[in-house]
Amino acid sequence: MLDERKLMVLYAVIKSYIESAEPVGSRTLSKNYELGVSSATIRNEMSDLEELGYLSKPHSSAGRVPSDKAYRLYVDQLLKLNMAPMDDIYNRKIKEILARESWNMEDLIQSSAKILSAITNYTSLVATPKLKGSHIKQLQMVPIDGVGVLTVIVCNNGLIKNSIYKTDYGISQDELNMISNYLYHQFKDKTLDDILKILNQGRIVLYQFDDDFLKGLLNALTDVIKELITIELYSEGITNILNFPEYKDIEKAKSFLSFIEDKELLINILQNTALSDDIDIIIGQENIYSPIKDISIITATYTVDGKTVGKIGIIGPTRMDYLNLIRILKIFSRHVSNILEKNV
Amino acid sequence: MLDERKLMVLYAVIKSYIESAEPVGSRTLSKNYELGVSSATIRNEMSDLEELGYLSKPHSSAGRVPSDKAYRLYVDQLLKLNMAPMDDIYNRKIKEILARESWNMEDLIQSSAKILSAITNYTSLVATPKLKGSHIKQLQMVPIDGVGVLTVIVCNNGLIKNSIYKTDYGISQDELNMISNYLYHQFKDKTLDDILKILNQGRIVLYQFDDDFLKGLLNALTDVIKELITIELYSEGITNILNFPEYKDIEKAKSFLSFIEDKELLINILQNTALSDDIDIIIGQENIYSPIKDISIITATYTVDGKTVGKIGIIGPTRMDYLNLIRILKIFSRHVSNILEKNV
DNA sequence: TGTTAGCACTCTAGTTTGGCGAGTGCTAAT
DNA sequence: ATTAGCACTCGCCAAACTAGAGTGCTAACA
Repeated sequence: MLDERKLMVLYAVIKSYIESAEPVGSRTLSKNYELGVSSATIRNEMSDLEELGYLSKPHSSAGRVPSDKAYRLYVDQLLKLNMAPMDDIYNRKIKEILARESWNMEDLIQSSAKILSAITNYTSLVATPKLKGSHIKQLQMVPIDGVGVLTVIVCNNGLIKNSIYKTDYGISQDELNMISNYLYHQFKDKTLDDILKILNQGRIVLYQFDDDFLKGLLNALTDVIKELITIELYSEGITNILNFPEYKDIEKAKSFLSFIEDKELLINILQNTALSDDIDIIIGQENIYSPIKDISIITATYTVDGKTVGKIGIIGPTRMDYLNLIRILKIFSRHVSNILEKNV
Repeated sequence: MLDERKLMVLYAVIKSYIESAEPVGSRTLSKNYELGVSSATIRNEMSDLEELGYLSKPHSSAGRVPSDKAYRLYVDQLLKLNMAPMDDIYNRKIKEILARESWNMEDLIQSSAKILSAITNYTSLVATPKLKGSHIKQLQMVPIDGVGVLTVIVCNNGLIKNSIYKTDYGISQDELNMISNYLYHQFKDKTLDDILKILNQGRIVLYQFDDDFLKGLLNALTDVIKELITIELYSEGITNILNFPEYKDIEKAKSFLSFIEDKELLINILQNTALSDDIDIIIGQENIYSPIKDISIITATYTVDGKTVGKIGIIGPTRMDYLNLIRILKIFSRHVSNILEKNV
C-alpha cells in the first residue's frame, strides 16, 4: 500500500514524535534521519501521508503528528519482528527482582504491578487470572472448634481458596465429609461459573441436615467461588503519567486518573483483548469502551496452568515507547508465568 | 489569649477561605459576615492576627490566608463542640449504604474507602486494624488430601486467617493435633508480634517430625501471622483532589499523588496519630513525617473487639471542610465499628 | 480611646501587541 | 522526480499596559 519511502518517512515521524512529543516538521526529519532526500521532498510525502490518514496537523503551520492508524501500522510491524533477546539486560534484571523462594499469587500480582511501573516509568496494570471456566479439583470441609466450618476449594490450576462459616451448629468431620463428597460429585464436571449459577438457584437440599445450617454453609461456599472468579485489577505508578508533557493539562490528567480508578471498566477492556498467548495492543479509540482518546494499552498474558490466563499491561499516551514496552512485557509475563506454573 | 472580636474575625477568615480558596480581604468580611464593625477596623484586627501568627499574606496587596496555627485553633474549638446529631441525614444515608446481611472485613474496609470518598468528595484513607498486640485464641491444623496442611488461626478479636503449606509429606490429623497443641501452648500468652519474633528465631523443634517438613509448616504459620499484623491501606477518590483549585498546578498534584501512592509512609503517619477513641487531625506540617505542606488528614478510629483499632480518614488541602468531615467521620466510624463488633 | 472614612500605594492577573521561529505549500528551475 | 526558494500562516513569548482588589496610614469623629 505505502511505498518504501513513504513508510520510511512515516516511521521517522513516529519515532521522532515518540521521543519528543513535539509535532514533527520536514526539516527535523531531513536533519535527524538519513532519508537521503531533501526536506522539500519529505514535505510532499508528508502531505500524501496526511491525505491517506496517517498524519495530521494540530494547526496549519505546525509539524505533523501520527494518527492512530499510523501507530497501528507501526505496531503491527513491530509485532511481526521477532525480538526475543533472551540474554537481554531486562531479562536478567527482571529475573533478579522476581527471584524469591516462593510467591503466593496475590503478592506476586501486586509486586508485579509495582516492579513493572518502576522499570518502565509508565503506569502498570495487572489483573488476576480469569477462572470462570476452571473446575474444582477438590472440595474439603473441616470443623473448626468453637467457630464453625472451614471450606477449602482446590482449583484444577492449583489455586486454593477457603472461607469460614461461623455457626454454633455442632457437626462432625464424618458428616461434613458426606456433604462435601456429595457437593463435589455435583460440581466436579462443571465450570466455576456454572457452579455459581447452581448455588444461586438454591436447589441443593440434603434432608439429613438442618436447613438453616446447610444454607449458611452453602453461602460460605458461594463466597469462595465468587472470590475465585472475581478478577482483581492492580495498578501502580499512576504518578508516572503526569511526567508526560501531554498531561501537563490538569483536565487531561483528571480524565486519565478517573479512567484508572474505574477498575471495572478496565477489567472489561482487558478481558476484551484477545486471549492469545501474546502481546495485544489497543491504540487510542480502537476500543469502543475506552472513554479517552490518546491512550494506548499494551497487554501481555501470563498463564497459571498453561491455559488459565491473566493479563499484565502498561497504559500510557498513544505516543508510548512501544518497542521497549513490548520487549519488557514479553519478558515479564514469561517470568510471571514461570513462577506461577511452578509455585501455585 | 485572643479577645472575642479577634476570634470572630479569625473564624470568619477561615470559613471564607475554606469556601472560596481565595485570600480573604477586609471588605469581603465586612460584607458577608455580620461582624458589626467596618472594614477598617477589621483591617486593624487582621493586622494584629498576622503579627500573632494566625494569618499571612501571599503578597503585600492580597487578602489574608489562615496559617496552620489558625486551623489548629479552629479545629480544637470544633472538637470541643458536641456535635452528635444522631438523626442526621448523613447518619441515615450511611446506615443505608452499609446495610447488608454480612460483611467480611476486607470487603467492608474496601467499600468503606469507596463510600467515604463518594459522599465527601475528598480522598479517603482506610487502614486495616493494628493487630500486633493481639493474641491467638485458637490454632488448628488440618491435612488437605493431596495438597498439604492447612493452618487456621483464630485471633482473640475474632479475626480468622489461614494459609496452606504444600507438601507431599503424609501426616495424620492426630499428629497435626500434637503439633498445633504444642504450638498453641507456646504462643497463647504471647502477642502476635512476639510470636513472630519467636518463629523467626527458628528455635522451635519437635524431634518426632521430619525437620524439613516442620520447617515448611512453621514458615506457613509465619506467613499467616505476618499477614495478620500487616496493616493494609486503601485509598479511594484520588481524582477528587484535582477538583480543588490549589491543585490546578500539576507539580502540586504530582507531589500529592506520590504521597498517596506511598502506602508505607501513610500507614506510619496514621499509626502515629493518637489511638484515642475519637477524631484526630493533622494539619499541614504538624506531622514531621509528612513531606508535603498544605495537606491535612482527619482520622477516626474504628474498633473490632472494643480494643483493637483501625483507622479511617480523609486527606485533603489544609483548607478542608473540617466541620462536615468530622461529623461524617464520626458517624461513619461508629457504623463500621458496629458492623465489625457484630460480624467478625 | 476606639472606630471609621478616605486616600495613596502596591501587587497580581489578565489583556494587548508585536516580533520571532518553525513549518507549510507552491512555483520554477534542475 | 527532485529540490531550492519564497511567501505566507500561525502559535508562542515577552513586554507593556490596565483594572481591580487589598493594604496601611492619617485624620476626623463619637
